[in-house]
Amino acid sequence: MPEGHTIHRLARDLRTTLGDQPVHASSPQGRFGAGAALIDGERIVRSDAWGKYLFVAMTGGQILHVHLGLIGKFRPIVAIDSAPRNTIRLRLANHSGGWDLTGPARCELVTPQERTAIVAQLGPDPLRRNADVSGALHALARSARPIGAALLDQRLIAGIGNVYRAEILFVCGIRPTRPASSLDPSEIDHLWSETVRLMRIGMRRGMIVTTDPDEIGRSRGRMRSDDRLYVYHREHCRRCGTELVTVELGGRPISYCPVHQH
DNA sequence: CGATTATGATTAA
DNA sequence: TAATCCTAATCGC
Repeated sequence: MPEGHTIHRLARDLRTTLGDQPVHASSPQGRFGAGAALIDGERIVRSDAWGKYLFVAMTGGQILHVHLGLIGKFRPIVAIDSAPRNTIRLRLANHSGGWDLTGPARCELVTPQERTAIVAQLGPDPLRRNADVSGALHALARSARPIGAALLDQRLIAGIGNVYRAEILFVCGIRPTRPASSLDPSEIDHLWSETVRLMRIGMRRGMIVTTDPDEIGRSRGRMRSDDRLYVYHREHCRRCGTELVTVELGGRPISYCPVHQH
């Protein structure tokens, strides 16, 4: 689940479902018990994301910082009667809604200064308004690293993960193995604009969908999982059926189509 | 029922 | 680069 679109969506959903009412915070698992006690009964004053980092500011001045990592999840509480699992690090709930957090890489309370320090390590976020991109794109254009590795570097651009990097490079027709510095300025611009476009779609839909409906023919009915992506976790190109090439970049696998990406 | 895997990132070596 | 952390669904036996 967790690339930038998930976290932005979550920031909004926490705010809208818990509203302005006091929130009961607890840690059924116990590992965040002390922190939960410090925000228990407070209200959300702001909830936003920077890349994959979530910040929920509470009355009282505490800021809840959550990073889901690879396996973390925030799930809406559906069954009221079910006993909390012993893996729930944090439960946030009031009369209008509730959420259970499991498996986060980070769940902690930070000060405004600490939030600033975290964000200072991150590049521009394609999903934030007025993202200041010129510095990051210039750094990209100078980097000798493979573009596929550079796109995972959160210090350059914050929020892209393993699915989006593969799909964005496909949509832009760029081989992930090319040095970033070999991209011409129009390719860099295209990369950014497609990143913004595709991640906005992901945030709105709550899932990553990069395929063009006209091309795939999925205008009606329920989305089939096979229709959502062009290359990620596939054996064959969704556009032409050619066998994909899989390489490791930035320590993680990425597949590309040798026909459509150069 | 154990092993494997996953849209991530930090730390150690 | 490799090891490590965190959870749960899925898959093979």
